Amino acid sequence: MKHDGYAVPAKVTSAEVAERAGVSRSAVSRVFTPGASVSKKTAEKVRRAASELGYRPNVLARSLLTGRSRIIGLVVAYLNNHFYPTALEALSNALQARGYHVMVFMASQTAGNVDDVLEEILDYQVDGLVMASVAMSSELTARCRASGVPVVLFNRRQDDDRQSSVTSDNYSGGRTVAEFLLAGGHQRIAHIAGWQGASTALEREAGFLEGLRAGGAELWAREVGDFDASRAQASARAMFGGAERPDAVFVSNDFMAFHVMDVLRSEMGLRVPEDVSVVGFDDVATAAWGGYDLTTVRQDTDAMVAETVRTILSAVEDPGVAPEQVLLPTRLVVRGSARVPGG
Amino acid sequence: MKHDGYAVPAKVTSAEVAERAGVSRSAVSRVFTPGASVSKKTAEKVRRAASELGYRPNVLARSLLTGRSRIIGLVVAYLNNHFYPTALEALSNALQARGYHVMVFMASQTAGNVDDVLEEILDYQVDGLVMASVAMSSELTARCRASGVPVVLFNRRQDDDRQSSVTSDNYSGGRTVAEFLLAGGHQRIAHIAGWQGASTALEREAGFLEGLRAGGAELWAREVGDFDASRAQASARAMFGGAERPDAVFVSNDFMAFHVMDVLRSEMGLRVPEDVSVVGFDDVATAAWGGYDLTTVRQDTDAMVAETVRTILSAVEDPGVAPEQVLLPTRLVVRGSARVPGG
DNA sequence: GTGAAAGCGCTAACAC
DNA sequence: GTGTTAGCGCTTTCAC
Repeated sequence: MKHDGYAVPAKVTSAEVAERAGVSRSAVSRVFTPGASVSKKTAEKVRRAASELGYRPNVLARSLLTGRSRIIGLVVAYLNNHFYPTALEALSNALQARGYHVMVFMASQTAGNVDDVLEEILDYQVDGLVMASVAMSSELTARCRASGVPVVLFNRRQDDDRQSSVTSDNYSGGRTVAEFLLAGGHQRIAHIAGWQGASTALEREAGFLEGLRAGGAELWAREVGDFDASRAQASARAMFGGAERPDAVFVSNDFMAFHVMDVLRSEMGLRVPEDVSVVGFDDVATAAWGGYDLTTVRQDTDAMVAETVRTILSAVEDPGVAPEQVLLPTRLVVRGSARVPGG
Repeated sequence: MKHDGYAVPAKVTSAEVAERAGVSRSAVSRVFTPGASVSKKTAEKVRRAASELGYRPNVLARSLLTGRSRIIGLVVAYLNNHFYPTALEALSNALQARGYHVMVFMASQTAGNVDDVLEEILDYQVDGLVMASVAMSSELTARCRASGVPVVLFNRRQDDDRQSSVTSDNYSGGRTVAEFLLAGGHQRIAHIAGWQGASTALEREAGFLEGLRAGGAELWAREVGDFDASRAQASARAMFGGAERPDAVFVSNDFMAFHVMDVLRSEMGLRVPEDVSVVGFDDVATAAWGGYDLTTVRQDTDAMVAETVRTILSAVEDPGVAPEQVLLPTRLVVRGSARVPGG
């Protein structure tokens, strides 16, 4: 069905601006190229003509010539964990401020696997790639390297030190939780682990176990929640369904911790922290809300994003730069979901 | 600092594939163009050469010629309301499945205003634009129309019926809440409104008021929370700080409702729903969590996204198509945060 | 069905 | 400082 159509505009080209301003297309181009040398008068004429015509340079055409698209691809697996939207927002803002833009690729189950997604990304000639909590096979990593597109892993890392990454110090974060729970006098300390394919999950647990060991304790129970809501709940049921139950549980991220708390309080009739202490990891906004008031390990999202932007852009702008593995400090944020030492 | 650099690869062009396959560049192009006519044999040769060389067509170069970038711009204001990440994920998935990709533009305070953002978007020659909860001045709308890029408003609408939009039926949703609260026997019914520049906020409130009026009641108190966490809390304090207080409050979205509940329970020492009933709007995932168990009006995100994709792509693929204002039904999801009729 | 030629909108040498 | 020329990688008439 046709409507009474408003004129669909011709796109304005630099040639038209050039003609109107009485200069060459190169002159127009130079006016819109930050570092170029143009006389004040020419610039003035061109700007006037451009604004009269509503001209703006076509970024895509420019890309073809310069080989730089000023597009950064962001591959992200799950947005239901609020840690990622927060990061996405910060990332997009930071890149926008530096003249880049973010193209999002979901690597979820529903929309093809990471391999296909990766091909599509490269088709857009992205200047760089941020992989947010996406497992990269070494094969995939190699393919990216082969395509010449710099890749930074966000909140994941790999053994391969040719792969840039930005993570928090998950190990020491986990260790801190152990020390905190031991100091709080807990006797039966349990862990609900994240997805075992994720470096974050493994490191948080490793640090936690080391912390227990150093304090002369050992893990009382363990389940795997895979960073998934229903598996986290299932883990909680399994862990707390027996006659004896933990008096503290470290859950590998906040998202799972919320679901675990729900099961403990609603289904098990337990009080948090009186009957059981719960500690999470991430410090997403919801952790501070009254409904959960979750003691957790804070990841400094802003710092992570800032480092990610720095790392990816330095690789984009200087292809010879060495890969970096950035590790950022975490800190424990004590709230009401866990008994405190001396409390 | 230089590292021991892995060869940065030459980008493979269609010319190279053509040469290796012993055909022309046109032939290569046709093999990668869905509807084109190529002989089986040529196709075979080309595909082999392409895969040996690791060739994939450059989408940007293609765009220059076809005038279609297969990029959809998504402008989004706040990602802290979990309604939007959810929508973003669904939108990205749906578009990905149809061969389009999403470029995200944050229209937050930190990164310039909507005007600037809009220019940047158009520079990328996006095929279409989805504005998620972004207020569009009619001036802005006009500019987009002038640039020939179709725009769909997501979760917002305008009086101008030349502007496509996809929203829920916020009016009837608000009305339903009024009926529900009246049926529950509430006497002093209040409202915490959303940002008054948003159609959603106005329509929810208008429907709510109409529902009260139709039931012979009137609004007992009103504050404006602006869809903002701290202003919502301030509203709650103002509203419940007096000697007499509401026995029910309809909050214009879930995000604010969570913060309101926190204030009521932690600061005011009120029980929900025994002392006061709280109803939200959106039905984000958190509403179902035990910490809030919020009675709310569900927006069908999947349907909204599906309609958005349909609307924008139909406009992209047929520039003559008429604008559409899609209105989707909502339904009340009854949980534990409000006293129920006969309960 | 296939190749040759033209050109999308732009920038980067290169002369002047 | 400015214009001329060439060409980024691709698709698309147009002849054959």
